[in-house]
Amino acid sequence: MGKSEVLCDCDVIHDDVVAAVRQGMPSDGKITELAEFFKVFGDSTRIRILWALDHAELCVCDIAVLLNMTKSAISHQLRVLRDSKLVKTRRSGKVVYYSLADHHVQEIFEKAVEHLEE
Amino acid sequence: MGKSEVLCDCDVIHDDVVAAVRQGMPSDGKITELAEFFKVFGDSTRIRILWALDHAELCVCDIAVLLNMTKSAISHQLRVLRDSKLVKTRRSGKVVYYSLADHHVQEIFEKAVEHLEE
DNA sequence: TTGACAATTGAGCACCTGTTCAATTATAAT
DNA sequence: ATTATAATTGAACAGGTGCTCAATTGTCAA
Repeated sequence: MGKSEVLCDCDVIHDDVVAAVRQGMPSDGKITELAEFFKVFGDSTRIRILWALDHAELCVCDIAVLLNMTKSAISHQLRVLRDSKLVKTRRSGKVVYYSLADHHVQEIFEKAVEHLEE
Repeated sequence: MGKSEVLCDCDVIHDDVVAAVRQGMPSDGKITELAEFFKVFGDSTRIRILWALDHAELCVCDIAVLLNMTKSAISHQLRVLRDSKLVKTRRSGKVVYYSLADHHVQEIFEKAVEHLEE
């Protein structure tokens, strides 16, 4: 049964199919990138922030009031969103304004909503 | 300054904008659903499984060999994918075959890849 | 019925995540 | 310079996540 038995305690049913799938498998780096990207969306606070910024440019305090959370909590989350290049900032005096940096966000939301509505 | 000061220690800059954004905000339930959905994609093992199943129908052992992981670990992850209705099963004797249950998966992957390639 | 094997499950554990709280930085006004 | 305010940061803590290991279920063959 080949080297399959080294990795798995059972007789592999489809060595050929597995080999074919493995052939076109994306690199570990690409997979990790994808997972990291989706991880950012996997939190309701960040979803809310992204949704809000998709509708208006807002400062940290605006978002805190909107979501009824502390500025600190919001700021921590905004750092995550900044790190993943999903939002961009504009400073005006003491106030920092946030807005969406990526037009794919809306499209990704749409696909997810489509899935959930089935 | 209104009720903003109750929720935030600073002078809110845009009470009107915040009110407008709040107006169209999705329900908590909808937001949670969205976050839960993306959480499923936020793990490299699950991404790999979904990617594999997007290319072929596979049994648990196939996937274990493909990803070089234990059947137990794979089975745990498949349960998560089953719970979120992303994969479906077909039993043939002792073997359980998994395949994608949702055609949006591929589209969502594409949007994510587009974002990452900018 | 017994034995073998694919798959699932539950407990346990190490690691990660999101929030709070306190302290700090950056900018503007006095 | 000093004060005030918007925002950021770091440490710490509770809760969640993914894997391992052992035990169990479901199905088939002898």
